[in-house]
Amino acid sequence: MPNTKNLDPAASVEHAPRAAEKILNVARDLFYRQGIRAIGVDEIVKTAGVTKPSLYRSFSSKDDLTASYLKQYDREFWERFDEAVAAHPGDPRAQVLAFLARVGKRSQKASYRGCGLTNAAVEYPEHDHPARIVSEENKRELRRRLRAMAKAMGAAEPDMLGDGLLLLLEGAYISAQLFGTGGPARAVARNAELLIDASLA
Amino acid sequence: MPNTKNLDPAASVEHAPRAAEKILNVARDLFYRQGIRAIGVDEIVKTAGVTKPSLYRSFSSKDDLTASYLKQYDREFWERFDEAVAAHPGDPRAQVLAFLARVGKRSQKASYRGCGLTNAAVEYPEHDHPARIVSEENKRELRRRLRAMAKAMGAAEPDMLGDGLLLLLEGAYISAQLFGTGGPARAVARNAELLIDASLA
DNA sequence: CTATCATGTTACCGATCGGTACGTTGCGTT
DNA sequence: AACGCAACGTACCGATCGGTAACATGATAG
Repeated sequence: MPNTKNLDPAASVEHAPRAAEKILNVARDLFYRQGIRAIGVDEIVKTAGVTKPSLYRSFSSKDDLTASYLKQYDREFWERFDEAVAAHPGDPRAQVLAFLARVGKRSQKASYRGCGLTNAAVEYPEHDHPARIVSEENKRELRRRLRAMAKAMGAAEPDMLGDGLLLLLEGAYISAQLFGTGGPARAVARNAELLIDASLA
Repeated sequence: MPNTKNLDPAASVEHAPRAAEKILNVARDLFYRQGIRAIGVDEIVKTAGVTKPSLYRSFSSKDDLTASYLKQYDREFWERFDEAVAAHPGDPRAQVLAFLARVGKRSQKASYRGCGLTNAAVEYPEHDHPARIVSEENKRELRRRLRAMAKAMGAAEPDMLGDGLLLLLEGAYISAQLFGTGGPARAVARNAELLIDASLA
């Protein structure tokens, strides 16, 4: 429920609250770049050019807004993932490598700060926190898919390879923000290639 | 400067403020388990059984206390790293694998929440923040050493392998807290083994 | 024209944030 | 015994936290 107050979704599509959209866009940007705990609701509404009650009419709490941001991030993540998959039909090795190459490329941009879902999980260790629930679900599914793709590649130990690819990916996310341009994240696709080929033998 | 108020280190070793030690121990525990931004100074002093002025007599600010915590974490990190190195003299491959195996093992404990330095860098994106400075320095040195070890192994592309090992390690840190027991972090040493051997060919 | 209702605004809440002024206590020195 | 001084505690600061009550506005439907 990104918007728990919308009782009639069909009607609200037409003239959806302009404020809610602006708020979510601003929150998305600030949360990603500076961290969720670091950003207060005052800064969000100020940047969005709206006021606090506008925020709390569309989102029941800051946690709800946070979860909405992460759910949007989750959707866009799978769009990017599925793009890489669709680009290489029937070739899971190329699919994974295409996705990792794209992450490696994005990781070299100065504005890149890794995966918003991963970062949120670091910020919120409590397992029942709305933000963490979204993140964990995304990562569970990602693990499932990577393992399935490793199996489709014909790996000797598909779960081992799938987990290895996940480790490389998460490592790239984190290294990107630790090292910035020129960091190890650049090497993620090449290392994945080596690991995959070593796992197929 | 973990303790900016200590003007005479030699003398303060003997009868250092009892409160400062308790505070640092408590901060270390709370910061690691719950995150730095999530913990207020009030909670630290309350848990430590002291009062706020005692904290601010030994640490000039919360950021200073945070940096002290991370510097201690950094020291203990290199102790663990050097233990693995010392266990396999002249065998960089075994050194790396021993360290990663240990991380993989620790990652299965419920209380494990990855690397405190990595987590701090996620919490503090600003490059001039005291916490981030300590973290970035640690990671730069770690990258340098892993690349040197990859070179000593005789890797065809030592920087590539060193970065790959760093990606696996950071991925293990993050995956440990994302998935907990049974997560992909368990597979870090085995995947590193495959990657190393593939890089030596 | 007017009643309706979602959206927007002003002004405020108690709680907690990091941080401090100032008085008290306890111990070693002479 | 009286001093000196470092370490400790009480009580407080302004700022900001997430969140809300009450009112204004503006488009739409009858």
